[in-house]
Amino acid sequence: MEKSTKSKILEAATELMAESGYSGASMRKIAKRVGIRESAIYNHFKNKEAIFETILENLFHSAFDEFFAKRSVEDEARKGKRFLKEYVMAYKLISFDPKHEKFFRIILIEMMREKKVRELFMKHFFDKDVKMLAQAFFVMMQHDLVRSDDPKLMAQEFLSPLFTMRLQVMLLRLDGAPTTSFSTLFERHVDFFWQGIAIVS
Amino acid sequence: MEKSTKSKILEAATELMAESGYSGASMRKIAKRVGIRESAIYNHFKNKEAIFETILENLFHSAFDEFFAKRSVEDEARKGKRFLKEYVMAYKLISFDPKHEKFFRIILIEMMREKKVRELFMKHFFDKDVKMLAQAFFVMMQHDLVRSDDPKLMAQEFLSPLFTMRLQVMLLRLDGAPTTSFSTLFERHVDFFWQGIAIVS
DNA sequence: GTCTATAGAGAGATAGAC
DNA sequence: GTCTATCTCTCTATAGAC
Repeated sequence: MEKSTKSKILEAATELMAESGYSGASMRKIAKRVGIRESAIYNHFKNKEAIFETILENLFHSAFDEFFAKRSVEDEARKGKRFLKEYVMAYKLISFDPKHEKFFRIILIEMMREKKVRELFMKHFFDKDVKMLAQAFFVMMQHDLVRSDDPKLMAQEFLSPLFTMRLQVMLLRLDGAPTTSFSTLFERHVDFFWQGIAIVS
Repeated sequence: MEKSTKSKILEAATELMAESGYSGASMRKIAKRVGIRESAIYNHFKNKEAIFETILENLFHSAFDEFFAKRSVEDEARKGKRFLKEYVMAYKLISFDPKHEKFFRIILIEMMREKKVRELFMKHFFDKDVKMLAQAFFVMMQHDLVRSDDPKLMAQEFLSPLFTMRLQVMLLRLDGAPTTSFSTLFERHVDFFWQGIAIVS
């Protein structure tokens, strides 16, 4: 089965937008990359905006969510530090995955332009994970694995370094710079954080 | 003393770029806001890029740096938690300051477009502060105020939540959304973090 | 130092033949 | 469903009069 022209357009548009944003991905360039004329694009999408909308819709269907959807946070959280290690490992994989990196870039570029993208950003890079992590920390507190505190605050504190690492990794890779030092940093984050919250009995 | 046309151009360009980036700030719009013709701009700047360069140069002359340049990190760090409180207070002020917010936005929008801006971003939003904070934590470790660990790691862990808060504040304010909950979050961050690293004797 | 006028490039989009 | 041709708009930048 050949790739449809429609999916080729989406693929080309995604790449171009990840390189230089919505305005940088002109219909001319998209058409050229696919190997058709600009006018032919309009047989598949109403206009440029429609292409972008479709990309956004597909953006968050993969991920992460699946990884944790399968599991019960209630059960997993009882593993304490091991749970955090697994979570961070998944986060790290996504940070270094080329496809997710493209999406991350598009979101970052376009969130300054469109409110809708800003909301997606907040939801998928903060709120969603904070909520899940807060739940996990709550369970850990109940089982006296970690010290008692506001679970949501703890979740934000745990997530923030991961986000800034991901951001820095993405920026360095834009320039083809090495990111090896970040590889161990993800793990060291868990160790550091755990030492600050663990109850040693 | 009247504002020079040149400085008016810079001011207009800064505002427009903070709203919609380099490409969104057209020479037409800049000229219109200043109250002159586009061609007149070229009497003051070689081209559009030169306007942007000038803005970037001025970006980091104010700030923060001044606040801490006056002080000796060596001495200040001995205050332990009080030092962190003061640092975060300064960080918070900047996060809510309209002028710094404009700069922050421009940097965020344009760092995806230009390597030079990416480097400025890394330097001024991470490296510079991490370096200073690492120095401070090192002093605190020497004085047995905080537990022994890698000072640089500790600095990154301390700074990351501040950065993500600043980012979220900026995004919310773009939409005119309330940011009151973040006001206390800055202080709560210090309390939380301190509890994780402090040596109680 | 500002203006008018205009060049020249690139963008998004449509009409109509095949 | 793709093509050629073309419209219209916006952009950066320059030439030359005042």
